[in-house]
Amino acid sequence: MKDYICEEARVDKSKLENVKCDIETEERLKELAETFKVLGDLTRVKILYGLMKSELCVCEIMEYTGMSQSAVSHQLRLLRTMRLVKYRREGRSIYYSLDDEHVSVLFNQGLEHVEGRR
Amino acid sequence: MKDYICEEARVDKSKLENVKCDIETEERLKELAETFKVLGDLTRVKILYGLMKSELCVCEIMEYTGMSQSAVSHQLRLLRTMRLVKYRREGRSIYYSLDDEHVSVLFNQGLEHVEGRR
DNA sequence: CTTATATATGAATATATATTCATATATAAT
DNA sequence: ATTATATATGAATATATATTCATATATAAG
Repeated sequence: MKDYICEEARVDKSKLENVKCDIETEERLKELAETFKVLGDLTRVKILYGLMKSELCVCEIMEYTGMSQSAVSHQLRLLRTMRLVKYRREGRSIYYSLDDEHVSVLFNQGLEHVEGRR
Repeated sequence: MKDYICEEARVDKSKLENVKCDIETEERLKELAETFKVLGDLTRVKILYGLMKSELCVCEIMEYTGMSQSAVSHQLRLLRTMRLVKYRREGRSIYYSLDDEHVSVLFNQGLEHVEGRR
């Protein structure tokens, strides 16, 4: 056992110095990870995929995803919090849609990556 | 209480029909969610960010992230499994790097999204 | 104003995930 | 061969997360 760090890193300290990121970058990476985390769930991905095609009210999302009302609402709250979706009220229903086209760009970029590995 | 579905969805069945995705798409969305999930963790994001700048061996990643050897190894395994990183052996050390440029494109796209919300 | 519909939310539970700890493997040095 | 170094991995634990259940809120209808 050893109290790390390996020879390579010991020698080439400047390399690590160069890689290290400042507080501000750290903060951005944190937000980035949070965004990806929200995208990293099948039900939420399905919801977003549906919303890319059309604005949908909550019960339509329930029907589409096959999830319970409560589960859908909880997930939508997460998506709202991360500003991935926005909503408007119409009578008793609340209609959700993608917050901006940035979202679909990111989404499609992800799909391309997945496809690219075949 | 009611045994959903709301009036809107009841009337506009064709809309939902159009949104619904086939088995194949469902499968791709599953992979997409898995990919995003792997990206959705600060320590992994940090690792990838470091690798965008330079190839790094495990102990350099330990030093850079401040995580234990075991924790780093476990996370690297995940990144390997998702084909986000590749590695090569050099003596006792194993050097990790991004698997392809697709990864950094996706990564940077994510960063842009995060920035875009200010 | 009472009732039904559509959605939201807090608490509890079940499940997934990250980290630690102990140990294994693989290379290098002596 | 033996020992040290670098990394990997299984099991256990701690923590986060998704879903359910019960209930709250908000609009609409009667």
